[in-house]
Amino acid sequence: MLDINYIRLNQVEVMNMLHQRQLAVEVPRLQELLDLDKERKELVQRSDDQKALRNKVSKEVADIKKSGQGSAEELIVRMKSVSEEIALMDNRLSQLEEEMESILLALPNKLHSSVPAGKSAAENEVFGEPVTFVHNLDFPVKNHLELGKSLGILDFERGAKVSGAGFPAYMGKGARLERALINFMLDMHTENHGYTEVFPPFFVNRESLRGTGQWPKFADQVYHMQEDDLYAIPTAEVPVTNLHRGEMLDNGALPISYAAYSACFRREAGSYGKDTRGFLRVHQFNKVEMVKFTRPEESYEALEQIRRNAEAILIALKIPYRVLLLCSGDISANAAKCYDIEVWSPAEQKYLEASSCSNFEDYQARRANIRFKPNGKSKPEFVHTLNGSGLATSRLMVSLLEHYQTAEGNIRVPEVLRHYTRFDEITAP
RNA sequence: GGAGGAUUAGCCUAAUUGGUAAGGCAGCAGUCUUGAAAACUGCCGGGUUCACGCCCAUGGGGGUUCGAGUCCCUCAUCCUCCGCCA
Repeated sequence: MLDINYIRLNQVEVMNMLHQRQLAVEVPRLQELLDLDKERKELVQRSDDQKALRNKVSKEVADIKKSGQGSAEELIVRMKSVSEEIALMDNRLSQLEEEMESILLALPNKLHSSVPAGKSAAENEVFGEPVTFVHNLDFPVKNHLELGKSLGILDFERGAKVSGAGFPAYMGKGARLERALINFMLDMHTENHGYTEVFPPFFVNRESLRGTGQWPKFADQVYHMQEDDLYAIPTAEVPVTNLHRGEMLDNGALPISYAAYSACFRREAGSYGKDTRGFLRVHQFNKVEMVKFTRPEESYEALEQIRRNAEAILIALKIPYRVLLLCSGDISANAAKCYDIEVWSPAEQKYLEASSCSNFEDYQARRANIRFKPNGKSKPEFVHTLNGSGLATSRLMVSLLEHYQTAEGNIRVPEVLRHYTRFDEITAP
């Protein structure tokens, strides 16, 4: 959420930002917001004046009653009508504030100056050089579906029977490999990168979704448990960031870094037909997420850290990847700056998104009211929040299986995972 | 699911039969000091104002009242107990 004072003072910047994000349709809403803001300010002033009067006269009533001298009847009658007037104005005020909030919640974040201008994903910039590793795939490669089926480690059909399409079951050594990946990533982040491990709740309330910005924008992409009004998390970002919702963080404790495993649930409504085979798009997948809370001046260095921490996983696994700096037309509404990390799929012959690393600046912190007291100041400020996948296992698994397949159709386990799998190879049963 | 108790600012704690939130700690700035501590002064929830000030804020939301931390309803969370269940 943007600060209404910021919007009022920087209307041109906000309008430019909307155009850069290809969201020109929101511009009329911006004007609507400013009109509401103006009406609200005037009404607050009038309501406050009447409240001041009521407070003053109520004190006089108290004095009269205490001293027992004279009658307060007339004052009480007058204040009764003043109170009714105040109630009318305050009703209109809460109406105005509700309308303003619904616009504010839908407005996207500012863009960082380093975000390239662009209309769509086609204009994202490749950041640095693609990183490659030698895998001798000098034979016809199988895709992850064929490998998963022939080795008996992935069962999409039975997963579909149990739940529906997009709910894969991992079997035998496939299940162990998945668990190994998760453990390896968590250990790396906690032992080498300084993150504190969190095992978060998988269902959250609406306040939490609103705090991180999934509500109201992506409400239709989240599974909802109606009976208890809970939502299945689309990413650990939601519960982990909201751990500190409404809190005043200790300045000395910043920056705070959390790494969390969670299952992630996404309805993926409306996205059928595109990249839907196998693991390319699923309703449930596993992910290790990194979340940071920082002082504002430290957040962009923290973003680079998160990106490097995610890359470190791929380097250790020797999986080829590239980093994209998302352009203004493709970056998500909540983020001020975002890197995507994509792994190479030899079977698909294309890159697949496996991580997204974002700086939200104070956009989420303002929604979720997460503050701290800076050194040398007594007034609280909003922290900056960041997160990055480190990483999502589904597409990582696609690339891993495909890169580590042998001519015989077996899978060699990457060196760094053998400690976790306690087997070196997956062979057909 | 049922019964009782609790929730006041970053933390801790007050507030007559309803009369308009008082303190303490921590933190920050300053005075003093060679430096620090101590002591002293100011700041120390949000909004608005050049400022004085004014308004809001006692877990959330309603209600009664001229006036609600206080009375009523409701929801949430925590604690204790009962019931049910893994």
